[in-house]
Amino acid sequence: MSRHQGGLFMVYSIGEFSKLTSLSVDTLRYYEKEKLVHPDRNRSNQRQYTDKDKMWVDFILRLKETAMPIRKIKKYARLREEGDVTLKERMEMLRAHRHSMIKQIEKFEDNLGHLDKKIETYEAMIADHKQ
Amino acid sequence: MSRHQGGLFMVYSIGEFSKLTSLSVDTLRYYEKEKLVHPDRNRSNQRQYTDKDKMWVDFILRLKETAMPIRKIKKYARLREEGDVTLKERMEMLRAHRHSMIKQIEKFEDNLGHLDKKIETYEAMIADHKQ
DNA sequence: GTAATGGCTGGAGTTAACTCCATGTCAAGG
DNA sequence: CCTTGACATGGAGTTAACTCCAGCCATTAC
Repeated sequence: MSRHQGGLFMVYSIGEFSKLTSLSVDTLRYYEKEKLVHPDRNRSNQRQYTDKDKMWVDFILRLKETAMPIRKIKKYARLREEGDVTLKERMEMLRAHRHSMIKQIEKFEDNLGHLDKKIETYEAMIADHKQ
Repeated sequence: MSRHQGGLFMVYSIGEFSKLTSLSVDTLRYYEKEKLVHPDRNRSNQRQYTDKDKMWVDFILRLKETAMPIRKIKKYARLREEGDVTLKERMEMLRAHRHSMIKQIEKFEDNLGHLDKKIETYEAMIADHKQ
């Protein structure tokens, strides 16, 4: 059970955090092994996730959704651990990612256009078939 | 070497087709094993790809680029083999895919917005650090 | 005729990102 | 005290989509 329920410093067990993030406990442990997250442990050696972890995981998931491989997210996480000296480098990564996202959106839109044309062709073919 | 060079009925060996599509020969053979493409064979049992195959592969690559798994592309390919009776079903698939593409674009744009905010925050932090 | 080139097959190996499992610990409830 | 449930660890297994390899055949170049 989490301590300080509803208080300022929420702490979650891995099971609770799993529900909160919609990630399986196995995935959460995997992310820890990959050094993406670093939850504290309680006196029984159980993981304690915080609201900060929640925000960080949300960010990770956004990166994942936009096709950033774990390998790169890991690099970002490592820089983050190193503190403010890596601010510039991290921003460079974000800028680069922004650029690739825009490329991806463009590509999607292009493909959407082609798909729409194809669907129209299909509609015509089906109409022809009907009569 | 391809026959009818520059003519109406271009035929490509797997090596030529590999360059044409930017897919490795191994990938092309893999796609055949997965029944995505069905090139003819010449008397020496070598694959002969045509311009029609090129158009079909281009379409496959568009589907892949928009995150359709090979499994589904395979289903579409199978329907395609079955001829005009499956027109409607194929169009349903395309429509469904269209819908998921739009969802993906929206998600990307949402994430892009968040990323932009984050980048702004970083810029502010770096500016603070500088002085 | 021999060597180089490109293609063929079946099957093993790879990578990413999980997912599952056996075994063990710990705290709380009855 | 004993059971139950959540959690811990190390390591094996899974899936997708290739990628690589060994051993063999056919065509072309000298």
